Amino acid sequence: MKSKSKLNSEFVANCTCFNLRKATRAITKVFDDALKPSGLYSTQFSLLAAISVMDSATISNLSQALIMDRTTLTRNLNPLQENGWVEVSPGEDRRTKNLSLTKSGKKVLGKAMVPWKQTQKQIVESLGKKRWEDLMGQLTFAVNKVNPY
Amino acid sequence: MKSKSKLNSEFVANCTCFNLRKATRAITKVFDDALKPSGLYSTQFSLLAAISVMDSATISNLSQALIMDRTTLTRNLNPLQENGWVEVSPGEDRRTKNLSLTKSGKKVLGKAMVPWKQTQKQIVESLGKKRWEDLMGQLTFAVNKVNPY
DNA sequence: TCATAATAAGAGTATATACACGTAATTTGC
DNA sequence: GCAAATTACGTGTATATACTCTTATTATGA
Repeated sequence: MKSKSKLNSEFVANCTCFNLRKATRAITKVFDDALKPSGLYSTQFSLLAAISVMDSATISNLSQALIMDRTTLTRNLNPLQENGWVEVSPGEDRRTKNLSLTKSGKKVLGKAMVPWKQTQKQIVESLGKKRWEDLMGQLTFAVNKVNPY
Repeated sequence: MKSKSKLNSEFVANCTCFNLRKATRAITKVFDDALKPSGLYSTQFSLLAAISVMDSATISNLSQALIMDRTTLTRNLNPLQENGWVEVSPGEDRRTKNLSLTKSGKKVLGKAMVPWKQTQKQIVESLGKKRWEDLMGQLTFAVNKVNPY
């Protein structure tokens, strides 16, 4: 049988948070599956890519850019360091630390870019370019509305 | 100083997965803050609300409706059971388990509905009704595109 | 200068998420 | 009727997320 169960009641069906989290689970799975051969999770791919384009990324810097709690970022960096993809060096200020990709980190990021591009393209086409652009715009709008930084 | 760092490079700025996750972090924080006095996380609120509107919710049933891995759902139910909000009873099939809210679960859900409504209203107004409706529609569209069920 | 405030970061704790693997119960097909 | 496939669920393990509390360093101001 296994009918497609629908959730009614406004508290579930209309909840902005629930719908965002649900879509995030679904989309993350698509990217995770595609990136699997590269050895990266989609979250790790984004983190490596963010470090690679930031000039002088510190923990706080990066956490603000990602709208991610600073302690979350620290925790997420652990497996990347253990895999030798990210290097942590002392910053100018003795309180800060500079993050950068190692040669190995650049390599794995480069490898993962291939399936990333495929997946991204597939999703944009699947939604339709206009709908995808609208979605991105609305996400950005929402983030800017609720994020104080 | 703390300049608003922007992330360029298509792999970050355009990534569907990254943008969804970022927005989810931001919005989840808004709901979590609002629901804090109720003692529920927004995820737990959604889960309790989902159980309350499903008739005969089993683990697999619910996990499909939420597009959440079955084992994730099992894990997420643990704190709800420990708090005495969710009751697990044997299903008709001896393999299945029925989930339902306890009296205490209904009470805490009811209490949390007040700040939920406020926050939801605030976010809809903040985005504008049309933009919010578009966003929800696109999330649903995307989920239906990538989700096999 | 020196006490205080602000900033940068880590550790403890707890929840959220899902994959791989394993077990029990039911269904299917011969 | 019974072996094999399917279904429902749990555990081990690992990553993602963020709050609270704490430490070290830098900046401020009287």
